[in-house]
Amino acid sequence: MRISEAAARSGLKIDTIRYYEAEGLVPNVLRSSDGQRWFSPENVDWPTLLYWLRETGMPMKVMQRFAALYAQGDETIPNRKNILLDHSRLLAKRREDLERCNEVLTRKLEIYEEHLR
Amino acid sequence: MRISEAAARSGLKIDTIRYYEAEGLVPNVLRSSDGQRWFSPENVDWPTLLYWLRETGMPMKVMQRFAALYAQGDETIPNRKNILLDHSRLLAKRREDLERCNEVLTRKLEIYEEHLR
DNA sequence: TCTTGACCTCGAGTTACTCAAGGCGGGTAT
DNA sequence: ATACCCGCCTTGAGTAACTCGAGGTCAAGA
Repeated sequence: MRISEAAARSGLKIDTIRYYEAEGLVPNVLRSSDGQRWFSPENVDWPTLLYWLRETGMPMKVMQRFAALYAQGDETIPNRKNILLDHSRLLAKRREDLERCNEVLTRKLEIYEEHLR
Repeated sequence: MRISEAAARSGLKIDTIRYYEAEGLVPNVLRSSDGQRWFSPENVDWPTLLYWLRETGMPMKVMQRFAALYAQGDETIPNRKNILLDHSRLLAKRREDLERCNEVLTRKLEIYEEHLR
């Protein structure tokens, strides 16, 4: 598929996919004779994963390490697994943050309600 | 209290507090005779709120609007309330995102497990 | 008196995009 | 056949939100 469809499916913008590719985050992107990128279906799973990792706060450098490991083949799976497990711990922390922020907001809103009465 | 304590209590870094003040996000910061900032206890609640709003993804511009309303006094409370309610909807969206990312990670980790077996 | 520590300002650097300018090539309308 | 549009391409500049380093002030302790 073309880059526009890859963008639509992954959630990333076209520009962001190109940027990620330039930074080494998207390996194995084929090109047609006139230089246009071509994404195989399996190839579009990757931007989708990147989308979610970014959306939940994984830094570029970690994504780069992850992509580099991926490019090295299956024997790097234990390493990649660890990166994902680390990230899932970050997710837990973020969930707690949302919880706490919600408490702060709720308290603030209560104070506002009192002022409005 | 001094800026270092305000930083420790709010969660923001010293540099970030100064930056936020320059951008109009922290009103009413007093200065001592030699130019050092002085935060009253009520005054430190504000950076703390900013910390949580930022940490959960509120853009600077919205924070600026929020701070400007705050500086205008109590009659802007309904407006401020709406901003916080909007943000709390964003929080809900983020919670869903974390959930979805977790699913993606879990599926990926399962695939890794299969490969390792 | 000298030094240490916490503060100050200003300006440059960083991260992760995001967008605009200018150009190519393929398909469709005249 | 030519004109035009569309989606792609690259490069380089711009933006958001910090983050850091250099260089300077001032008060208090050894």
